[in-house]
Amino acid sequence: MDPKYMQIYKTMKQRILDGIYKEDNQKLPNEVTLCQEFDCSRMTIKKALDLLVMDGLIYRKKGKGSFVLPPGALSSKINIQEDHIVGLTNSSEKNVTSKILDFQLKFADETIANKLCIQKNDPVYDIHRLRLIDQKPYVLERTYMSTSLIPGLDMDVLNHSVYDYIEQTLNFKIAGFLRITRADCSNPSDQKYLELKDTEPVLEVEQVAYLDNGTPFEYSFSRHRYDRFEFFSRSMRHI
Amino acid sequence: MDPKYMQIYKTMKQRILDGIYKEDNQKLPNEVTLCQEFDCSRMTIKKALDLLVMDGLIYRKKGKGSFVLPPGALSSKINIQEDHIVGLTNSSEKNVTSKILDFQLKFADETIANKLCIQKNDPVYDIHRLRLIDQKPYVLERTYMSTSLIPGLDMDVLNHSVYDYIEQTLNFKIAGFLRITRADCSNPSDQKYLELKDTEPVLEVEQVAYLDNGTPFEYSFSRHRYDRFEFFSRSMRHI
DNA sequence: CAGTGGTCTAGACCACAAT
DNA sequence: TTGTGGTCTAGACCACTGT
Repeated sequence: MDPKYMQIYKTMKQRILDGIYKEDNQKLPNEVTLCQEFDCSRMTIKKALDLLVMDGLIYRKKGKGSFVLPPGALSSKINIQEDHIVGLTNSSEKNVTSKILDFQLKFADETIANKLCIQKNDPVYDIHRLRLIDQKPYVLERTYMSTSLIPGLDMDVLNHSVYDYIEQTLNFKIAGFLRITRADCSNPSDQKYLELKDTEPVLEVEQVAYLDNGTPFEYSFSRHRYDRFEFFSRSMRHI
Repeated sequence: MDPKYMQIYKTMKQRILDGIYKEDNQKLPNEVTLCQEFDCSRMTIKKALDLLVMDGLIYRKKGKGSFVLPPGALSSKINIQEDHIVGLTNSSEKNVTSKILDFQLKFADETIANKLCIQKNDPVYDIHRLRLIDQKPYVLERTYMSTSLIPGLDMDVLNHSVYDYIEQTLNFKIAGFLRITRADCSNPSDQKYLELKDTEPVLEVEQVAYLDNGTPFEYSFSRHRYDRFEFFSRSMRHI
């Protein structure tokens, strides 16, 4: 059962997407009116509308009111929302398959140990996967995870979703990530697996993912085909 | 004068960065204690700590408490926080200069008109700038802005900061943006101005920027040197 | 002036965690 | 059971907008 502010947020979001508030120059009803409609206090309405502001769907002006913002552009490429946690397997894409190129254990070097908050030379999984969508190569992933934190990883898990294994089998919760995104020249391995020409680049995402107790559990590099992935983000200053 | 929750947020942020809460296993004082310290209600403390959660600096667990998260990695490259509004001129980088490659008026095509919410064939500025840091090329920008919304743009403004002109001279407020980030092959123009080899890629950012009244005022493409820019983002699920 | 959102309070009840 | 954060209320006062 969602809390009340979340229900109101979802209802309002759907209304905005349905274009309900187009009529009065994109203006939403004022807060007191919404309080009456949803039978709640102003604080609860504000919490719901603040979520819409964070989504970039509305903006609010003291003394004026709250207004729907024009929608952003769409794109035919795979679209990664910056604030999305889900792995590729759980994205809106269908037909995601994985090809495991390499799966072995190694001793953590300084960098990996540092990122995963473990000791140098502690054992880690070293996973090399190619992810395909509709049989076409999309991304080449190099992933390091601590074996003691994430026990029992095997080919079967890797062929499906590691994130599902962590959340459903190990019953951990994934809390978030830290990401660095950059462009890079493709190397021979990229060219081979992603079927790129040697002049074509990749979009690299370096990521540390955290569990809900704050422990980093994954350090990875994902090299995406430059022409099939883009990152999407919205951000609104408090106004 | 900042509101109380903002002052508390800033104070707590500084304390975290100073490592004040390292002692007790990264645990923050509980909310009631903080209420007493800052002489405020729990709602106000929560609002302040929620900002720290959004910054990815702390996480909070029902029944347990609030804890500082390990800090992210640093990098020697120019680091663009996903939720930053400021232009390059106002970033932490010093010695930012601009070289105006082209500055003219044109009729908005369908795409530009659509992004800027104006009519097709309305006049727009078409600005081509090379931005340098310490005399080294970093980014090539192609910017479109409506002449009626942003009047009086000239070479002098372009040589300094367009954002400063909009906020300080025109007295508008910049509210936020919508961004799409992707990798791309460099074209001859990129190679010439950014001093890239023809095999080297760029990091392209397509952006629509909005004023605080919801009006889009800028549509731009920024093509960054792949080896001097990276995007940084943190995201934490509500836990 | 009236209308609007922004902040803030002092409490209440709940759900979850550890003991 | 105790301690913790999550939600929610019913009101208050303030600052900003437009008439």
